[in-house]
Parts: sequence; structure tokens; C-alpha cells
Amino acid sequence: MLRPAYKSLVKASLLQKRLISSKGSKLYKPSPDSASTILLSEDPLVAASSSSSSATSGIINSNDFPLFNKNSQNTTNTTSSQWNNTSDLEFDPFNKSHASAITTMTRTRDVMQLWSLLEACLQSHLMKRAFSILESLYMVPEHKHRFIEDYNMYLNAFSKNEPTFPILKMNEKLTNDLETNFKDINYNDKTLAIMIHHALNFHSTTSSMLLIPTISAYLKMSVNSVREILSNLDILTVSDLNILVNDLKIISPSQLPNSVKPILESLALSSTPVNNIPNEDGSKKLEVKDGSSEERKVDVNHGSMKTASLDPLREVSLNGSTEVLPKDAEKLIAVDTIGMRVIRHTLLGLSLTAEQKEQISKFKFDANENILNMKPTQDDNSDTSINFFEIYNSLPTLKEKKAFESALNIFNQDRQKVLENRATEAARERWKHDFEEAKARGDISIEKNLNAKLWRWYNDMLPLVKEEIKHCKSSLSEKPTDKKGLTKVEINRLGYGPYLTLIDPGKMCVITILELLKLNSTGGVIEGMRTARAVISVGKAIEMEFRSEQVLKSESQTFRDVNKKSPEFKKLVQNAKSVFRSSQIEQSKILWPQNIRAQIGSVLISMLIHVAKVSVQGVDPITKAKVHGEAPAFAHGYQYHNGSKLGVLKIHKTLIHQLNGERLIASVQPQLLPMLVEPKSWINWRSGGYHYTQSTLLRTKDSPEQVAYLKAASENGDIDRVYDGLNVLGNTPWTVNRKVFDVVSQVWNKREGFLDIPGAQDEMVLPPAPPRNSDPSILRTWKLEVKTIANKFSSDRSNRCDTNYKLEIARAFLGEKLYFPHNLDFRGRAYPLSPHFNHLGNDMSRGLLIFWHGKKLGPSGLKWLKIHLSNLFGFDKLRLEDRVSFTESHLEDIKDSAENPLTGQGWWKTADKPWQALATCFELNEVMKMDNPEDFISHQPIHQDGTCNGLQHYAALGGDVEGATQVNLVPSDKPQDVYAHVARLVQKRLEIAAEKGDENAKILQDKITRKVVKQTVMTNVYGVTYVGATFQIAKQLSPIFDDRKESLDFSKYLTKHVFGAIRELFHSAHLIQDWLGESAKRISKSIRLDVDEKSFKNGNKPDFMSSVIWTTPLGLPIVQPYREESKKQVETNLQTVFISDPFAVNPVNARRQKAGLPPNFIHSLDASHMLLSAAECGEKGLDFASVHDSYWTHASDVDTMSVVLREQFIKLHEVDLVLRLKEEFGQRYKNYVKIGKLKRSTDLAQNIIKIRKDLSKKLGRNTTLADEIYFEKKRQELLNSPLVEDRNVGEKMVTTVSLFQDIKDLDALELENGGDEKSGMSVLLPLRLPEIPPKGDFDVTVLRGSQYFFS
Amino acid sequence: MSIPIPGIKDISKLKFFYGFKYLWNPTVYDKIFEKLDLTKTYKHPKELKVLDLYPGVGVQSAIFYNKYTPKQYSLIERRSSLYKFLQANFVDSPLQILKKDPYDWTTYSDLIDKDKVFVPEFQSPERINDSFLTVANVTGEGSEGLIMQWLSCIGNKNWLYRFGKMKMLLWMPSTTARKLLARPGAHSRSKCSVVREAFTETKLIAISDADELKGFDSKCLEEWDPILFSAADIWPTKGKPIALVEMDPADFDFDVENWDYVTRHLMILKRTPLSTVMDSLGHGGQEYFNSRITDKSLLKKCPIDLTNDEFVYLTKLFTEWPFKPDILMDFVDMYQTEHSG
DNA sequence: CCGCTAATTAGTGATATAAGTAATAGAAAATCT
DNA sequence: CGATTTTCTACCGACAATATCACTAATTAGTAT
Repeated sequence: MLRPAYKSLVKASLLQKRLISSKGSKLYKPSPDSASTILLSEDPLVAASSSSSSATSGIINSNDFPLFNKNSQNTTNTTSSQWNNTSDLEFDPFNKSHASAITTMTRTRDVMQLWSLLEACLQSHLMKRAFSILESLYMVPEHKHRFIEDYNMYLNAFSKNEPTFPILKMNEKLTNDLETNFKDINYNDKTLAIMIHHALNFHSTTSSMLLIPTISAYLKMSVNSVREILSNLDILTVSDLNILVNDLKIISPSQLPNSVKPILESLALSSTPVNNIPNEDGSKKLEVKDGSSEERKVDVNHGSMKTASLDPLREVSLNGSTEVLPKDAEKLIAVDTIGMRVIRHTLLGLSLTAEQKEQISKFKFDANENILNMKPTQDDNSDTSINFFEIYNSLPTLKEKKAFESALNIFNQDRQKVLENRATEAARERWKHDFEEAKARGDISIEKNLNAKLWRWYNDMLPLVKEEIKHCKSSLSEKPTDKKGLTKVEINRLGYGPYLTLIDPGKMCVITILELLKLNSTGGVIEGMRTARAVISVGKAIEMEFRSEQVLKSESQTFRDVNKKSPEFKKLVQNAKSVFRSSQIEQSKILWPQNIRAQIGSVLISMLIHVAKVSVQGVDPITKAKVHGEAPAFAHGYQYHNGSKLGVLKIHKTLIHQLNGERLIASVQPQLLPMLVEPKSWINWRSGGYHYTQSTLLRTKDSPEQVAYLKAASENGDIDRVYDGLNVLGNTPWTVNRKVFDVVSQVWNKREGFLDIPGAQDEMVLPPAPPRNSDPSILRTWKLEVKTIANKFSSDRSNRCDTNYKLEIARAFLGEKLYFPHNLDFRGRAYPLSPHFNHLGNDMSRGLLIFWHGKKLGPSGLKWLKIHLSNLFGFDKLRLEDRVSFTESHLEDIKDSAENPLTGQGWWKTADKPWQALATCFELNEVMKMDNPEDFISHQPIHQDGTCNGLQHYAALGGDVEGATQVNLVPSDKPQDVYAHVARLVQKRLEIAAEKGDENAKILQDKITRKVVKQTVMTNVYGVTYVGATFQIAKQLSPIFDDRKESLDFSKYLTKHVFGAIRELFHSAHLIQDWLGESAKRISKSIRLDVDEKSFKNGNKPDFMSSVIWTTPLGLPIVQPYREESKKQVETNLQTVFISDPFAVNPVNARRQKAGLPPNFIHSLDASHMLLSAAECGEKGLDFASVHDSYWTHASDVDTMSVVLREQFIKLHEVDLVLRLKEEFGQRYKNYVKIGKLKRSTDLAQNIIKIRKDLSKKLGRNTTLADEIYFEKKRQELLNSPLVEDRNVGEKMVTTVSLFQDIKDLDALELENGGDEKSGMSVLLPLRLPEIPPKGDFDVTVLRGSQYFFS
Repeated sequence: MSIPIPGIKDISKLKFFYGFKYLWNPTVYDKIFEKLDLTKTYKHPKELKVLDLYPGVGVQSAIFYNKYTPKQYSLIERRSSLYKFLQANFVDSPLQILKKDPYDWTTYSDLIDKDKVFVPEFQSPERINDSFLTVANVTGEGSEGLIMQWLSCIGNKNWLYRFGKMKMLLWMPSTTARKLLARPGAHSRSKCSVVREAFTETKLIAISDADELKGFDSKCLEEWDPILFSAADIWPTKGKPIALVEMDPADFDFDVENWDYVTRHLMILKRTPLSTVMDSLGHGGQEYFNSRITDKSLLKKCPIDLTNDEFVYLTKLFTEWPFKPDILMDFVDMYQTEHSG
């Protein structure tokens, strides 16, 4: 283990040397005879950790270990060396921290470019070009230790490309490559796997006699273990392994990777071997020591698969369903569906009504035929769709339900696969179908039918794309050297070309068309979209398609010979496949750079612009005659906004009108729809959620730092509990509430405004313009008016579009069982991955969703259902009994609402959250019909919301009794209403002020309601400023005062009082807020010692680079990503696009770091609380969902959940989290320094001056703070050196910073910013954090008894 | 009776100029007025009414008054330090000092229509109005927009331009002057140069930095022969150079709304030949204009090379386009306020 | 074949754009003298 | 180092200004030895 570490140290020191000499650093460079030579010792051990370019060790240092990890409190030395051993100079473009990244970023960019080139060349079988790319990659020094992977990729492609290449020749080539071309590179186990695969597959060219010794030799050559070789499932197919284990018996099954072991075991039992290789007798099983540890257990699809094993499928025989093996992976997909007769058979075996049975027998259980209800017909009850939910509900016994679910699951597994992979093709097929139908009816119908039109565009666009790809390929095959004489287009092509060749042109056309339709009316543009957004979206969609295609292809490849077997076997394969997929998704290392995405998008869009035409009508302004013609459907242009140009992609009006009346379900990115089966469990930071689409655990904001920390935590196993919680959220099955859907659908089709759904408007109606020569002020008023109308119009339209999407998705999932895969924002809060329609959406989305599973209300359930309704009406601050009686006093209204939602009194519409109220009314109405209401099977999620959850956490943190009481942490017979309380306090203040004769107070006195202060109290937790709060209050006050100016003045006055009242009431919370803010400020203004040269380029003014980082109680590392943003213009076909440069290393944005820490810290806590509760509820078998601080479960389970969430809250706050945070900060920012002021008169200051003078003499110039940092850095390195003599030298060293070591109360010496100018001087001070505010006596465990804590 | 001219000593006591700069050197003013030769336009200066916007320290106002003693000379200055300065320096003078904001449109409607403090005489647009002159100093870097708005008022014939062709003597940053006066093909040619060309007859009178001249068209400079003075003649001294421009409204006859749309959109891609740039005017623009433009050499030109006459020609074609876009205004809603309750 | 210089180009940074400071105004941080 | 000017303006999910020109660094071409 020491060897690589040492190596890297040498490299690091070399790198640093180069850095300093090449850039002409201002840093101190001692002459060789200077006394401080030792500081720049060439000793690698000294130089090592100092190097600003030593990759991960740069920022993820010893202190950065998550504190909640077991051994983290140990001596920093050991952890530090651990880091160096495991991650030294690791070259991974994602594993970059800001401070360290800069030197290698340019190289990273090059390597990424080379990778994609390589990938493209291999894909296009340009082996020679690929080889020369390999040679280039070999030249990148940081990349060498990863180089073998690229070589393997090449070798594998080579093997496929030259199937008849004899293994001996192959071996020769390998030897030659590694010994002459890439001398520094050693093969690894994957290389061996490729060789074995080659030997096996092309054994016709290898004599059988040779085969076994050859393979044995390769196995013996293993670098780590035989097991490691065999685990390369992307190389060795299942049939390869089968031969090795079952036929040749060269290896024992125990050495197989876990995921395929069962398959092979079952293959071994089967009588017919997959291959007919004779079993040679004398072949020994190779026994190789296997030191590798057990793989991390991967439990994918646990629930569904377990239940599936006891289903009746077992009894169904499947013989006779043999089909010809397809060679092509594409075709495999279609064949790879289960014999659907089996499912049908199973289903028909259940107790169903005759009608249901008929439905099922008619239904084609073919995933390709029935992806979802996406037919463009408006007919919801077409024969082809089945309401699975209804059938499921009608089944009488649990056992039958289970059986049904398991059969459905198998069907859905296939459908999910098709959904994620073939949706674009499905869309294309549909266009074609519609086109042909329309064609039969005549040309006019083609123009009228949107899909037919799209089919035309597709057909016109396809040849262009193909042509472009041809160009790309030819430019790929040319030597890259002869760039001369290339046009701009061609040069651009060199950039994006490699990527473009990777995807099927037809798919790209479909994706482009769909994306543009989807983006209609976004970005505040009236008839179109922003170009920047369009090009990037298309680029992203293409990339996503490529990803899933890759995963699918390699999956088919590996499992190609094992597709059709018995159902049990099928299940084994499905399991193995999902494990395989995880690893594949993980492996894809190339994320396309943003500029490439934009370029690809623009190329495709410009082609579409070129071909897509609509027929238009216009009036000739001269002859006034109607003119018909053809115009491009899309046009690229610009708009100005405040003098800034904005690229716009306009959609022709006729097309927009057509789109308004269409069902556009297909243009929702199919990869991101809700899932039909349980999401893949989260097992590491980039594997979980969708089956074929990669998503990351954390929504990072293009911040390599965040990724680096997350990755470290993930690999360390620190965040398993996070995964648990997230998996519970993902595994909650939902379905669409059909009753609510029907109501929404009716309303929608009327095209009128309803609740918060805006009505449909085809044309914008603007007031007539005043004459041009009117007074400028009149013209201005008119312009303003017009602008407001236009904005309203565009926001209404986009709102309606959004609602349309929600509805369409809901419609597609009617009667289906659906799941929402989740991931986290950077603070740890969970969000569904699927956009548009999910339970975090607006009231309508929530109203449309119910749990798939139903549970009997039981005794408490009914009560909670009633309470729920009351809450939805806004009466959530009443006693529970009163809420129940509220509902009971409206039974008639409920009945009317449920039975005549649109024609009746419409009581439900008066609720705060009408759609959810309606859903609840539907259930309650059914309940009332029952003889025994407790037997009612409820699907309605019941919410339990924290009252001002942020303040609850603050109160718990501060042990603040008063605050805790206000937010219901303390048991009470009735819930506290914070907002009302604050309003009362404000009122009191006003009364006092009014008595003193304050005019403002007199006027405002009686106008203070709960509503006026609510938003301000809420946002106060998020650190709203005085100005912001003023606006909020002004908005509330505006109906009272006519004059806006007046209203604002009053608001200003009132805000002061509201702030005062809040501060008074939640004093402790504010102290913590202030402490967090101050800490964040100091951290983001601190300097890391091994700071990069760049950040100190201007002598005494560094760029501050340290962001605030902490670890949540769940072990999730949180990095505040706020940095100064650097955006660059990127050239594309259409225009330049302004995007942030992912390779930039930017200083932190101290202001945002400061403003963000208090809310982010609290949110990280509430997220932890939620995930803990989710995991716990999951273990208790509850269905659980959440919207941050609102926890949802079945009515019958509310009591259980209540206990869980209280216990988890207590558990969370048992430790003093603030203290813990301070300790973590202390550790992490231990040796950081800040710039402060010191009294010149003190001894300390005089000593510093002396040191500076000495140094200045040596340098022959004035010293800078940078020089001081440099020496302190050296000192720290010496102190941390493994060599005793180094440490001794370090201890004797005196630097301006070391002087502070023995000083006790720095506070006395340091001048606050108010200090007088002459007596203070700027010095480097050690970073100190403010003292944490004292904790109060509140005992968090009392909330066990608080019934209104969450309610 | 002549009005005392504020000296640099008093002026330099003032610190805040809100980014505006003022020429204080009377000798330069003498040259300027000599060059302007205002009596040519204003045959009867005694009948002249002068509106002085942002007079600042009032040096120019005093000199002007002393030279021509017009019928009415009103200074509109709202910035309190400068207003106080003016009041202190012009006690008992015929100069009328009004504390109003020249930025605000209502200032003018109040002045003219409501309070009738300053009522210019309308004159038919056959010649320059010889009883009404506006003098303004809009040298603030951030106030360029105001000049542009005034320019568009010429096109609209509203604001002060409802009284006919009113001459304006306008101080502005030299960069603004360069933009406005740029001729076809010049680097700084932009939409506002076209606006100036379309609506006005404009001359550069004076400029505070000879170096700046290289940004102007040399032929024009020959004709204008502007007066050069130095940064030392300005207060505050620091900052960018300024220029004085004489701006007379001109005759024009075209559909301003369409013309505005065409120029605005074409000038975005000002280096793209017309043969391809027309698409940015709307769906199928290229095809339409390529078929309509008969002079193929025009198609090879870029928007930056076009004269206003050519823009007017393109506008004509545009208005005749059956499929021209029906929304000519830019509506981009960048800040949709988030709803919360 | 190598070294040198001229010439070209690729890359970066600066500036202008439109034209009522978006509905608004006072504190805090950054910059300059 | 204090005054002045600039920069904000509640968190997260979230989603973005662009054309052109001047200038510089880097690469290539060219030519002569």
C-alpha cells in the first residue's frame, strides 16, 4: 500500500515545481543559501501535501471526514494518511474540489474530449484512429493510472471487430501494445476478461486443446483475484461463464459474482448445455486465493421479487415458446418480453367479474403495444386499457391481491423497460400511423393532423441528420492534424461530431421535435421559447437517450443467450440484470459537457427549423386578399429585455393553436415519467431510481465539490440510512384518483378558468394604442399596461400547459400502479425525480393522487380522515375534537360535494386546498354509506404537518422553553397558533406606541391579522431581510390603503414591529440564527493554508475559496455551493449561448454563504428527521410519503406514524446539534486563517512586525500576506511530516501565525472593524468561531406527549 | 446688466455631480457660441424662450443669457446641491430656476400645460422653431437612456417636439455622441445611429478629448470641424470625455412602428448579410425578402452598412408582407413573481 | 533537419444592446483615495 | 485607512443575454541556412 502513495508524492512535488517556475509566482522563492532552504526541501514527503494540485487531498483533507462517522475523532494523522493512500492523485473529473481542481481542469477537459472521441471511433469501428487517440491519452500524466480502462475499451472493441483474429495473435498484439506503445501500463483483470472472452467466443479459431491452457494462463495472471476477472460482466457474458463453470469446469461456482451465481447454478442443472464444448476430462479447477471481500449486498427489487416467488406462475408451463435468437440488440427488446399468456392466465385465475375477465382476455399483454394510455384519442374508456387498480381493489382476499400484484409487477417490469427505452420509437410509430390514416383521407387531413405533420417533418429531417452524421464520421476518420482550410462549421463539427455519431439519427429527430413542442410557451416568451434553453434541453435529452441505449445494449449483450427459460429462471435473470444495470450506469464516466449539449441541440434544431413547415394564411396588406402559403414552423430570432438580447425560438401561431388542442403526452421526457415498478433501490450515490436512466442521489449545482464529498461519504458507507429513507419514499405505490380526475377532466375540457386553472385564450387582446404623439407619460402607461397583459397571457398559457402535462400524465396512469423515484437536493430534502406530476405539486396534483394500497380505517382512521378534511379547509389550529366536529357539521356539504362536484353547491371549492378536499369528500361520502364506517378501505393520504417546522427545530436546538411552547413542542390541550400569537404581540406593541401618540400606530392598530404577519413569520426562518418583509406586508396591506406609496410607508413601520415581535418571541432561535450566520461569514472569509496560488494573486487580497460544509446527523455531507458564477458564451449553430463554465474555479459568495447557512442547516435537519421517520415507517410496514415537513400515510396508520416521527425528532435532538456543528467546524477548518486587525501597540504585533522585517530583508521587497501564508503552510507540513526531524524543525519554526498559538484571549487583542485606523494593522489570525449561545432547559422528550406537535 | 458667471473656484467646492460633467471654461464657451452662430436661426433672440435642462452649475446658462438675453430662460434642476448653488449664484437674476426633475415627463406637462410657467410657441415644421430652444446636459453615464427617449420623441412628435422643429444643444458623453453620429459601415453604427439619421440633422460642435475624434467619421469631422477643449476645462475633471451636439429635427415619412421593428431586429446581427439575416424578422422572412428585393447588391450588404433610406425601403417591403408577425413588441417576462401564501 | 520569424488563428475580455431606472430605497459590503 | 459607490434584496425545487471587436497567446507556415 505504500508504494503508490510514495509515487504520487513524487509526482506532486514535480508538479508543484513546474507550477511555480512556469507561472512566475509572486510567492517567496528562497535562494539556495538562505536559511530557510529546508522549507522548500525537495524531499517528496515535505512537498507532497503542500501541492495545491494534489487532487483530492487538496480539499478533502483529514478534517473533512464526516464527523458522525465512527473513527473520525481519532488523530488526524492517521486519517490523513488513509486519504493519501486511497485517493492520491486520483484522476476523476467528478472528484474535484475547487481549490485543487484548477491545475488539472484543462487536462480534464482534454481527456473528456478524447474519451468521447475514443468512444465514437470505437463505435464507428475506426480502430486505427482509436489507437492514435489512445496514444494521446497515454500522454496525459495524471491519467496514466486510469489509462488501462481506456485500453480495455479499445481492446474489447478490437476483439468484437476482428472476430476471427486468433487468440494467439490477439495475445501478441496485447503484449506488443503494452510493452512497446504503452510501457508504463499494466494490464488489469478486465484485460484478462477480454482475452478470455475472445478465446471463448472465437474458439473455432482456437483449437480446443489450446483453449483450456490459454484460459488457465489468463486466470493465473490475475492481478487481484479470479473473482475479479469474472466479475466483469460487461465483457464476459453469461454463456461465457456457463462454459467456464459448467462445461470446461475451469473455475468453481464460488468464484462467480453473486448476481449471476443463481443463474449459472440453474443452468448447470438444466440438461441442455448452452454450448457444446466437450468436457475435457483432465481439466483441473483452478483454485486461486480470493482475498477480495464480499461485495456490497445489492438488494434490488426486493419486495416485488420475493412475493413473486410464491406466485402461481410456477405452475404454468412455458414450453414451446422458443423463438429465433435475434442478433441485434435493438430487436432483442421486442422479443425480451415475457410470455404474456402466462400473466393473462394468472389473472384469469383470480376471482373476477365476468366483465373483468373479458377485459383481460381481450387485453394484449404486450409491453410494446401497451406502454401506457397514450393514445391520442379522447376516449378514456377504450377497450385497450385496463383499470388495474379497480381489479386489484375488487379482489376479495389478501392472497389474491398479492398474486395479482406480482403478476402485474412482471408485466410492469417489461413495460417500464419499454417506457424508458422505446418511447421515442413509440412516438414515431404513432406519427406514422396517423400519417397513413390521414393520407388515406386526403391532403387536408394531413395538414390538420398534428401527428401526420410531425411524421412529415421527421421524414424531411432524417436525411439531413444522416448527412450530418456522415460528415461527422468522415471528419472523425481523418487525421486530426490537417485542420487547415476548414470552415467554421467544420471546426465546430470536430467538437460535437464524436457525440452525434453515437445515437441513432431517427431517435434524434424524434427527440428534437418532441422537446421543442414541450418547450412551447416557456421562459416568459409569448409564442416560443428561449433558444438557450431549447438547445440545452435537446442536447440533454439526446444524452439521456444515449445513456439508456448504452445500458440496454450492454445488458442484452451480456445476457444474450439466456433470454428464454422458465419463469423462475427469468426472475433470476431479471435480478441479475438489474444489478448489472446499476454497475453499468455507474461506469459511464463521460458526462457530456454543457457546451457540447448546446451544440448538438443547436445542430438538430437548426435542421428542424429548416424542414418543418406549416401552411399559413395571411392578408395581403395591399390587395387585402387572403393569401395562403407555407412558412417555417419554427423561427430563430431575438428579443430585448432591458437592453439585453435574448435568443428566442418562435413557434408559428398556427402550430401553437394546433398544439393547444392536442394531447402531448409523448413529449414528456419518457425516461422521467412516474415508474410502473418499484424504483431501483439507492445503493450508492449514482445508482438508484430509474432502471435505465442515470440519476444522482444529490441534485448538485454543477459543483465538483459537492460531488466529491458525496462520493466520499457514499463509498464510506456513511449514508446508508439516507438510502433507506429514500427507498421507502420510492417504494410507496400510488394510483390516480379516478373520481377527482373525472372532475378535473370535465373542467379542463370546458376551457374556462376554474380555481387556479386559467382559462384557455387563443389570442392576446391588447388595448388600442394611443396616438403616437400623445404625451410620453401616456404612451408609457399604455406600454406598461400592455406588458402586464402580455405577461399575464404568457404566464396563463404556460400555467395551462403545465396543467395539461399534469393531466396527461395522470390520464396515462389511470388505473395504473405508479411509483415516484426520489432524490435529494443539496441539503438532503427529498424530491420526486419525475417532473410535472407528483405529490409535491400543487393542490390539483395532490388531489389526483391516492395510495395504491388501501387500508381499513379502523377506529382512529375515521377520526383522522375527518381531521384531514378540516385541515384542508384551513382549520388546522383547532383542537382535534373541534376539527372532527367541523367535518361532522358539514356532512351534507360533503355529500353534495362528492355527488355533485360541479353541479352542486360546490362547498369543496371554498376549501384552502379544494382538490384535495374534494378527494377527501369522495372518501367520506363513501364512508357515510357504510354500515360500519371503520371497515371502509381508505386510500387517501392523511397529512401530519409540523407547525412551523423550522422554528420547531430552532426551539429544540436552543432548548428554548418559550419558543418550544409556541410551536407545540410542549404538550397542550389546544394547538398554539404562532401567527396569531405574533399578530397579538404586534397589536400590543402598536397599542403601546399609539398611547404614546404614534400616528402610524394609531392607524394600523386594529388591522393586524394573522394573515398579515404569516408570511413574514414563515420567511423569517429563511432569513428574510427588512426590505423583503416590507414588500410582503405591503402586499397584505394593499387592500386597506389605496395609495401604494402610503401602503409602503406603513408597511415599513409595521415591519419593524413585526420583526421586533418575532425576535422577542423566538429570541433563542435568533441567537442561533445569528451564530450560524456569523460562523458562515467567518468561514467563507477564511483562507486555507494550502491555498492555491491563484487565489492570492493580488498580494494582500485573496480570493476566498472555502465554502461552508457540514454533515447531517444522517451522515450526509452538505456543501453550500454558493460561489461567484462565471458564465461564458459558447458558440452554437444558431447563436452563442451563455452558460456557466463547469471547469471554472470560483471564489465563494460570502454573502450567500452567510444568508444560506441558517435555513440550509435547519433544512438539513428537517430532511434528516423526515428520512429517519420514513425509514422507520417503512420498517413498520407503513406507506409513507412526505412533502418536507408534511408527513403522509394512511388514516389508520396516522397514530403509528405520529409515534415514529416524535421518537425520531427526539432522537435527532438528543445530542446538542449546535455544539456538534461547532466541533465539526472546528475540526474541518482547524488550520484556516483569516485576515483581521491587531493593535499595533501590543507585543504580539511588534513581534509580527519584526518577523515581517526579517523576511522583507531576505526577499528584497515588502512582504505580503501571501508570503506569510506560505511559511505557515510550510510549518504545518513539517509538523505533519512522518519524519521526526522534520517535525522538530517545524516546531522550532516561528511564523506570523504561529505566534498566536499561545495567546489565550485573542478577542481582547483583535480589533473589531470599528478600531481606530492608525493603531491597527492587518494580520493573519487563526480562524475562530463565535461562542455558541447558551442552551435553555427545554427537554425535548416532553414532546412525546404533545398531540399538536405534528397534526 | 450681465449675470455673473460662476468661477471654477466656487464650482470645485461642489463634490457630487451625480456622474454629470460640466464645461466651466468661459473662453471655450465663447468659441462654441461663435461656432454655433445662433443668430442665424434665432433672428430675434429677444423673442426666444430657452429651456435649460440639468443646467448644473449654470455657467453655460449665464453665458448664454449674457450673449442673447432671451425672452425667457428657465433652468430645470432638481438635484438639491446644484439647485442651491444656482440659487446662490443667480440671486436677482432674470434666470428662472425651477426645482423640477427633467427626467420626469410630468415636469413638462406641469410647466407648459398646468402651471403655464414656460409656454413655447408652436411653429409649423417647415423650418426650425425660432422662438424656442432647449439646452441640456445629459453627461451622466447612466442617463444615456434619457437622450434616446428624447430622440424617439422627435419621431413621435410629442414632448417638446409638439411645438415644431425645436433645436437642441445637447451635452452628452462622447461615447454616446460617437454612437449617435456613426455613419453606415462605421464600427459603432447601431440602431440609435439610424434613429438619429432618420429623425434629425445633427452636428458635433465640441468635444473634450481630441483622442476621441478617431471614433468619428473623418469626412464628417471635416465638415463639422468641432471645437476641441481639454478635460481640464470640465468639472469634475476625472471621468470620461464629453461632447456637445447640435440637434435639429428633420423631415421623415415612414411607418415608425414597423420601421422600429425592422431596424431593431436587423441591427442585432449587424454583420450578417441581408440575404440571410432577414429570417430573424419572422417565419420565412428570408424567402420573402429575397424574392422582393430586386437590387441584388443590396442583399450582399449587412445591416451595419445600410443607410436609413435603405431601412425605410426594407420597412416598406416588410409592411407589405402578408405573413409578417403580428406582435412587433418584445415581451419577455423574466421575473415571474413567485406566489406564496 | 533544425531554428527562427512572420503570419495566422484561437481564445479571452470588453463593450454595446433598449430606452422610463421592472412594481421598490435603505442597509451592508466592496472599492477607492 | 474612512468615505463613497455598488450591490443586494428569504431558502429550496429551477431551468441560463448575445453580437461583435480588440487584444493576446499560441500555433503554424514559411523561408533561409
